[in-house]
Amino acid sequence: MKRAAKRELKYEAIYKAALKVFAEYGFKKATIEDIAAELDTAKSSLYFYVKDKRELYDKAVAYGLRIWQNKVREAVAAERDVQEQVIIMAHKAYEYLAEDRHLQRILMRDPSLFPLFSSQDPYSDINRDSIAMLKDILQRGITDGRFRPIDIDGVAQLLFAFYVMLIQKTYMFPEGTLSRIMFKDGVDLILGGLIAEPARKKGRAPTKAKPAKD
Amino acid sequence: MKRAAKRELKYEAIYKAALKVFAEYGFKKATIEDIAAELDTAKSSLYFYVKDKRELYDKAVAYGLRIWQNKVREAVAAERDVQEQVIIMAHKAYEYLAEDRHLQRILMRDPSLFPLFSSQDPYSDINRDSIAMLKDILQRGITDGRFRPIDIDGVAQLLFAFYVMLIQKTYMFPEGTLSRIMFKDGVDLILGGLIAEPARKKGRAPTKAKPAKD
DNA sequence: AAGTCGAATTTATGATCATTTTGTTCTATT
DNA sequence: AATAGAACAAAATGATCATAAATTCGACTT
Repeated sequence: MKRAAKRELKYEAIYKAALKVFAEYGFKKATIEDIAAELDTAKSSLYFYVKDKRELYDKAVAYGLRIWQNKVREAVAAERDVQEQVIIMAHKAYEYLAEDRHLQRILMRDPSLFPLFSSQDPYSDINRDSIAMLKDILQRGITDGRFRPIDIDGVAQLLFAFYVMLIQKTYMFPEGTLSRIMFKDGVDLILGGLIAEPARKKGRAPTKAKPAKD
Repeated sequence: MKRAAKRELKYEAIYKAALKVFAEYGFKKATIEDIAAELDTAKSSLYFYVKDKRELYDKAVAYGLRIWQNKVREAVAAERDVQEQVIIMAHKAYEYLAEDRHLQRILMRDPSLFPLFSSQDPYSDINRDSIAMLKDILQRGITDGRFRPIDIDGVAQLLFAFYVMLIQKTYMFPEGTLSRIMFKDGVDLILGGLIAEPARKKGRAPTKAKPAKD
């Protein structure tokens, strides 16, 4: 194996260990020694790879977020129909955190990592890519006449903000199952607002009225 | 003037003074003495009306929120058409804070007063009324066949959460004018998803694509 | 030379306590 | 019922110090 590839693996191992320990104790309580122990190495060795504790945290989280993003990208790439792509993208992105417990726990501990406001987003570069992905889909849907001719930039921002809100509601500040219903209703409503007239009937059936407690 | 009415006025004066001082200094830095000075009275006198500093803060904020809500209620009541009511409600609620600088500043200082998550909402009783107002409109729209038969509870929760998010984006964590565009796009998109087929053409024209920076 | 380690050093953190500010209560007064 | 001044109690603030953790360094290994 090549030097560079080996190095990559080492970094991945470090980030994974860091994610695990930070998930368990949070940034403050987790020590470099905890992470070194997880890797069966001396704490000073970690400083060969990262500048300091903060950088280790930042890079590890970025690594986790990229994996999340790539899963969504793959799922979307496997689908042809734009309308379905919107649905797949929404669902895959939304459901992923249920699988990645470490990342979920880290976000729960530190919601500022995935904030509603891009101006305070430490990973705006990553999320910009996600918004670009969404814009591509919207653009294609409009070009193909499947979606109404909306303001792509504005709507993409809006939908992303909406999505972040639901991620927060579901995983970061969970309060019952209401948010899952809201996600469903939200996808329906927005898809309904997105789709151009002729294709309307293809949309999901609206949810039947159910009593919902707050 | 009656006893009770006079007392009401006194409370209003106290709450207004409190809102002003808390807006200027925040809960921590504002002192009871500051508020007493604003009212030209001794700080000990305030304890005749409220239990302690915290209660004064809570009650004053509740007073401010109720005024906001009533302005919206009045505006909605003045309109007949359900579709217009949705638009009026959204706009009035959204624009109000631009006028009430004190309340805006207090919310900015302390975003937990108007949170995205109802489980941590200190004023859930007030906001429950707002959601009920919205539900009434949706219900009527559906009954009249103007709106699609959606899940009223879920959608009302959703729209309220969506609205709170935009209030936060615009007034509590402002970052340029993007959020106003998002509000416009959001109202359009959701109205589009809400309206039943035949009435579709009455909806607002979609925003034309404009380049938007983040 | 890239990578690891143990010991040494610097930096952050938490506990304690004296001091001062501020919140709250009490009592007299109108 | 309502207000105010003085007295009191509680909480915030800031200084000091002990401890634990972060970071650096030079020697050692592969």
